[in-house]
Amino acid sequence: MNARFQIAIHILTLLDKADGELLQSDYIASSLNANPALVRKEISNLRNFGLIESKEGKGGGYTLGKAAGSITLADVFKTLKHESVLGTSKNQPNPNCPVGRQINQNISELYKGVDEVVLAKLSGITLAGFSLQFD
Amino acid sequence: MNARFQIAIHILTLLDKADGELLQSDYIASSLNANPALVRKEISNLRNFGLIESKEGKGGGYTLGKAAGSITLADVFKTLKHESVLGTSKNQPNPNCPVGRQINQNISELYKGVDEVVLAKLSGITLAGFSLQFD
DNA sequence: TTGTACTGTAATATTATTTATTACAGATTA
DNA sequence: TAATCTGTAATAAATAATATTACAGTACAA
Repeated sequence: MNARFQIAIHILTLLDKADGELLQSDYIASSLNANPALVRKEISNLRNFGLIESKEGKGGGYTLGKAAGSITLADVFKTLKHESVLGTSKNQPNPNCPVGRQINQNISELYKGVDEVVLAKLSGITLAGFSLQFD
Repeated sequence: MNARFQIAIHILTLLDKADGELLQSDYIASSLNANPALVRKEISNLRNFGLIESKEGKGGGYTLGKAAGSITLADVFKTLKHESVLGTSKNQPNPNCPVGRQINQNISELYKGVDEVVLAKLSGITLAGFSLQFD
């Protein structure tokens, strides 16, 4: 993460509001107050998941890859978070300690359970719904 | 975060298993495979929240500050995570853009809702319960 | 067919965050 | 008073996140 989820949602909201009209990375970057190359990179990732379509060359730009009503925030989340929301677990505790030996396994299951409730919550919110909150 | 939640749980589990016997930062550090000073620093934080008690000087060390059955993982989580699990939101989008102007507010509400389900999940798990998973 | 305006992506630099280390003062015990 | 702890600050090192630059490739339009 860190701001990436916010950035992704921001981009997708702009595209939804654009209503099919192509938006350019420069325009999006200025709304985000970020760098166009960064925007294109994020979009590149979102496009790999079918959430955005792009058109190259003069007159090119970006549109949503599918209807805003069929994109959930869980879909967006899954495009970028590949570790638990509770953090990484790449510690290497002492295998000679009973707790150290088993902690990674137990933490991993705990984290999985938490990630599930996060995804469940996010899957109940569509991009269309989120976008509706804006004037 | 990142490994801090795991570290905190690890420490607390050790203390629970110690069953009232004082543990030293050296011992804990060797189970974690980390530095004693780092352990003491984490413990210092947990102690501020009453989860751990410490005794200074020769023969000193650490014990749980209250019964493991009355410590939930939400309590532990609250001692260290002061931003959303979904990330920070310190972007400064363009205030002249309708989306940019409102995104921080809307993201903030979204994140709050997600954090609530995380805390709800964690509050259903006690340290005692977690600790029981270990042989 | 050439100039213009875009995207795509790699390379790199910068900044921020996290983790690790060292050091030592203060506390407590025997 | 020597030994063994904690408490904490200062600093260093490692890692991760973000920003920037650059330019090749693509498409349009005159």
